Amino acid sequence: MASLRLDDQLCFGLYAASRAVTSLYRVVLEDLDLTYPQYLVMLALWEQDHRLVKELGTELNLDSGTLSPLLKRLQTAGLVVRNRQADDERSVRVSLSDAGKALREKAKGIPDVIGTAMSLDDAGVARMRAELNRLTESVNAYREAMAPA
Amino acid sequence: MASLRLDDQLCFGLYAASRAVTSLYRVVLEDLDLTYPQYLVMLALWEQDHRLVKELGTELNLDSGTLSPLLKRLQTAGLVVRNRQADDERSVRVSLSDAGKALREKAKGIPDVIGTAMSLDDAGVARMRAELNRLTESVNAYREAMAPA
DNA sequence: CGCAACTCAGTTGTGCACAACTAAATCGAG
DNA sequence: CTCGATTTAGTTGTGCACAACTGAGTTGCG
Repeated sequence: MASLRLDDQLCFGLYAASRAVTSLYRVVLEDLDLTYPQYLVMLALWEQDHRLVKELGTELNLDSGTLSPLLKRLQTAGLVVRNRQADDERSVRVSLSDAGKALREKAKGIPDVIGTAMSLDDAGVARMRAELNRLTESVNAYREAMAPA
Repeated sequence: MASLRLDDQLCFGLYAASRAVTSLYRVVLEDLDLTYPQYLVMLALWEQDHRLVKELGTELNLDSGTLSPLLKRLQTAGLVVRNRQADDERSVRVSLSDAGKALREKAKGIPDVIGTAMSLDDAGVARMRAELNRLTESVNAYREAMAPA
């Protein structure tokens, strides 16, 4: 029987940790003129270019309400281009521009900086990642059972 | 040497977990007409009433840019009242209204719902909380060393 | 074939999160 | 005592997140 007082120490811890990490990224990404969500999109595109908006949304768990304006900003910044698909005019394919591809070089050092800041060894990272993924799965399953989409 | 590909699986996992939990709270808090950050403020006030805005900000790690409009909404909803301090006109004390106190009853079941959804035993909760706190500390310390306030 | 159901991207509106700033009140060194 | 530095809450502007909706395009059932 969790109390109103203690309950949130885990949820709040998660919320605090997430904001702390985002805030570190803010400093680190200042150089690249990217926000953290924009960086996530760039990571996805560096890994595999020419993605549909839909695919990016599935991978990052973001809907078009978040992605559309974000992608518009990335396009304005000259990092990506968007093209309606000829074979399915509903879809839009997002591709890296030369500047977008080039930015990858500037991003190379970021993972190590973040890793150092977290001061976790590989095993710690792996364990935490596994626990967070399990938590996300469990919480999402519960929510979907509670409020069916 | 972390790669641009793998790096973010932990940071992204944190980001995804945090959004998943918030999204569960959205469903659970619908009944109380509260958002998750508003619920955190109410939790803080249920624990100790009559707090200064400054104190709430310290406890929740939120600045006045976030708290001021949030508290204004809570006041409009009739859950809190704000009063300038007589002895220090800069400060504002936030107090629960009767409706705000009464809402606590409706919130009583929430911790158990969230606990169940996370499907973690007490030891798991404690361990995760400790790890998240350590992570937050470490990341914040690193960021502050990098970009002194 | 025809059209209703669905899909996809985008828009609108609300509420955080946070940087940068303002204005008023208080403090403290000289 | 005075005036510059600091503290406190609030405002403004930007960018997520997300619900609800729109509109164009596609699909598939009868």
